[in-house]
Amino acid sequence: MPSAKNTPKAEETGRRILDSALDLFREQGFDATTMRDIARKAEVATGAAYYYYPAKDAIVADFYQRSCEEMQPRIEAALNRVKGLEARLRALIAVKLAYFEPNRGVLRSLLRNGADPRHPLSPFSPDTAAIRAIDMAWFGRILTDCGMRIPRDLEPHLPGVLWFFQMGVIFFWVIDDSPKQARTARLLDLATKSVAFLLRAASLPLMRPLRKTAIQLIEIVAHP
Amino acid sequence: MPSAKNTPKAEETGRRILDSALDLFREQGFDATTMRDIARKAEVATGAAYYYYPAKDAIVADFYQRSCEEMQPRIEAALNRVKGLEARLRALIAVKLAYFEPNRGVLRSLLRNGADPRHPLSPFSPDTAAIRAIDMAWFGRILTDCGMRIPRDLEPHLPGVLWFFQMGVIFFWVIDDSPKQARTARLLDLATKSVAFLLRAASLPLMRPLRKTAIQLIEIVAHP
DNA sequence: CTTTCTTTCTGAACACGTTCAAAACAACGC
DNA sequence: GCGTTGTTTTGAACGTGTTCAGAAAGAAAG
Repeated sequence: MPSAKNTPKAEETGRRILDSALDLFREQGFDATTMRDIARKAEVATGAAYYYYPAKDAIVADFYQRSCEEMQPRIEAALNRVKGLEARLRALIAVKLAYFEPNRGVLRSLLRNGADPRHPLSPFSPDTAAIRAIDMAWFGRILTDCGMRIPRDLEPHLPGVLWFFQMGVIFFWVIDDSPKQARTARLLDLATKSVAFLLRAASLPLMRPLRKTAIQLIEIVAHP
Repeated sequence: MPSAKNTPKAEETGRRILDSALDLFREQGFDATTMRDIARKAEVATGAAYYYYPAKDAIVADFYQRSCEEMQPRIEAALNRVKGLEARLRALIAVKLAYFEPNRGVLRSLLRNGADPRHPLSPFSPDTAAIRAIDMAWFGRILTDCGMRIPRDLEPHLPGVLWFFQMGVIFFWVIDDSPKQARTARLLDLATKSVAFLLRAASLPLMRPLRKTAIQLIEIVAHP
């Protein structure tokens, strides 16, 4: 965030640096883009970029932040357009993929550090907790709105589980090199179907022991 | 691999570089360890390390390679010591965790690039295909030896699925900061139980449609 | 206008991974 | 011994992300 840089001139410089960076990330990827490239394109000295962003990673972090904000209305719209748990799940994730589509190259930086929950850019890190919370809230809303009977014991874990599921799809999409990411499309379709099915099955009395085990697993993995 | 460096002197230098590197990785982590540190500790010039290893990553790759080889007899022994699918699954994974225990710090470099199947160090990359194949073969052996009825359609996918499962446990273990990695221990226990249960359930006629869907998902994710 | 203080910007410098031309060494034929 | 050929080792140099002392540009006060 070009933040606490309050004068209009500074605001403009910050924007120019961010835009230059994202342009270059898109064109040639995160790794191939040099801080010197970014500065040159933004017509400032190398060090200036560091006045606005404490590190190269921070530019991507800012991109995440802004993406999250910009996507809110689109998600809202998509959920209004569509009913039912399965369709909404798919719609929500589809909105994200569509939004990120032009920046798939930028997201590849996720692969570099995404698995390390200590790294600032990881979707599991404390640094991204705010974004994560906003995202999870949507899954919570989908669940309460869908009118489906959800077992009491499972309910509090579900937003997190669905968020994690979504994260998996996004990871796969970033990696997916099939034409037009066709494999991701198929995965998204079948996987949301399966999730909806499992959720329906979860409240059957017969499933109680299985559900209890699943909850234990979730608690082991999710608990701090 | 200090390879094709054939004279005894060269062999010795290569070893010294590898050992110095692993010592330092253990002590202060992969990132905090400098190639210059490694060279200094091995009492060679900076460039010498690059005569034996094309990159810093390659040292870790060699470590993987050697680890894999060294673990073969231990795995064999563990599987002879124990019967039944569940116990053997747990035993196999436990052998790996025990073996890697002194080098948890080294494995943290997995987090940095493990999720990117193009990165040489990723367990999903072409570079690690040989190790992966060896590992998967063990799971195949466990499956055929356990005498359990495995559905024909599912069978060819299972070694890969179990290997992926194992990879998940290892990832979790690397991240796990609970005392003595107690959470991983609980996860391993409960998760292997669950896997064994699911595998037993998978051949019930009632489960056929669910199994077919699962196989489709597996094929989407696993296919080149 | 001059002085002082803050914000914005500069470019040289640092440590890192990596490369490379050339030095040192070893092995062999003479 | 000497020269030739191939292996091993060196250390300076490059490009990277990042830091930092201070220059430049504004803004506020006298």
